[in-house]
Amino acid sequence: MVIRQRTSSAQIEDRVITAALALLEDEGVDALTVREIARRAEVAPMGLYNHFGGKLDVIDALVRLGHDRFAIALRQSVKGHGIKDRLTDAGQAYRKFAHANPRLYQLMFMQSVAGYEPSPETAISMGRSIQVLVSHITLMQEQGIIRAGEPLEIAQQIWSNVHGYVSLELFTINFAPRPEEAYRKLLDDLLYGLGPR
Amino acid sequence: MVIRQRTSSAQIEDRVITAALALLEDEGVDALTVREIARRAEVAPMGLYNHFGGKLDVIDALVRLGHDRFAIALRQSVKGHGIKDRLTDAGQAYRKFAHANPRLYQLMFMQSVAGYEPSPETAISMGRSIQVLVSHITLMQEQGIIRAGEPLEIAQQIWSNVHGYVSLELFTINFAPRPEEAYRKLLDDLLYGLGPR
DNA sequence: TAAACAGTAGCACGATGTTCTACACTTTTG
DNA sequence: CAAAAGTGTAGAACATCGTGCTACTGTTTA
Repeated sequence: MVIRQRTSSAQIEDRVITAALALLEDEGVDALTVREIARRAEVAPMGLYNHFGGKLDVIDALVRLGHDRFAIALRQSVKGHGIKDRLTDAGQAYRKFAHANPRLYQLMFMQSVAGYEPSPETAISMGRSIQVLVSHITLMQEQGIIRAGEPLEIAQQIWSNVHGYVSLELFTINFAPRPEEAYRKLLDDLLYGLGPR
Repeated sequence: MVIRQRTSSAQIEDRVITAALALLEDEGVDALTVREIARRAEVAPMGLYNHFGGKLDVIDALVRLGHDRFAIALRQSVKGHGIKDRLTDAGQAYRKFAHANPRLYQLMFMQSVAGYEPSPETAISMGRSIQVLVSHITLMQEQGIIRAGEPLEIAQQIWSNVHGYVSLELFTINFAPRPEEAYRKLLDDLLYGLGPR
């Protein structure tokens, strides 16, 4: 029994993912077609079926990659600041990620590809990002900066606010004239609203 | 010069919109195809091109209808309550609308149909809903319930929070175990965070 | 009564996701 | 070293999609 070499396969999968990611950011969600991804990856269209389950599987891999990068960005955001600022830092990192990768963000957090649902594996990746937030919240609760309550529930609350702002900002009309400043105020009021009373 | 009778045309347009709306809520956003809409409306597929600009135009009409109903729901929500409760009432009405018409909500507020963008006319319809919120905010500012600041910016802030929660709740994993209660807390903290300090 | 109009049916086109078949190259195996 | 298995490709094919074209039919207008 010899362990099968899959070097070539792994390379192809890499090429497909990389090409799909580039295509996504270049031309948007709607441009993600099997033929075009294959063309860019210099792979036969059938490659997406040999190495993935099909188009939606490639997208799922893209989303998983996005969540992994996202969790890293969230974790790195709090470096060198006080506990008090963790939420604000994370909030800023969240928006920064979305602005740096708008279409990837759209794929990850909005229902933008017909028929796509995250796989369980991908859902776990998403869970890791939430977990970062939860641990910050727990710590801030201990310090008395955030009110008592189920951390997961508070995380959802924060996530809602931030996601709502960013997704409206990116893909719908933004009513506020100064988005940066409006967002800063949003984070400030959010933190204050979650404070002890 | 005789005024052209367009009775029949209006009827067809009505039938198309009604059929599309039913199809949307029955089978979801992805099921909105020209052929199926036409079949349900008992109209030839070409009818969507004679009476509308095509599929995206029908969707735009659907979205406009949604926004009109939405604005009404928002306006009716504050009947018989004090000014203090207006924001909470509107927030509850917002979520109620989304839960009653989840796919329509998806069409209106998420980027869920490939290539679709709201027409200027539809954007105006959307503006009317924002305006309802803005007028509440102004009033609450005068009463000292909400802090000073550009009402439009505050409206965006509220909208973000509520939209974020609802869209995550409907179309992604909801982490909070008791959604109703979590949402009530969200509205409560939101109002408190927006209060005078 | 003739002409303009507004609707239909149905085929056709290009693009899409997906599958199938035939072939080529590499790796494993006897 | 040669046969066999595996792994890739190319290319045609199918169904479905949005959309457009043409020919026909019935109604409304002049």
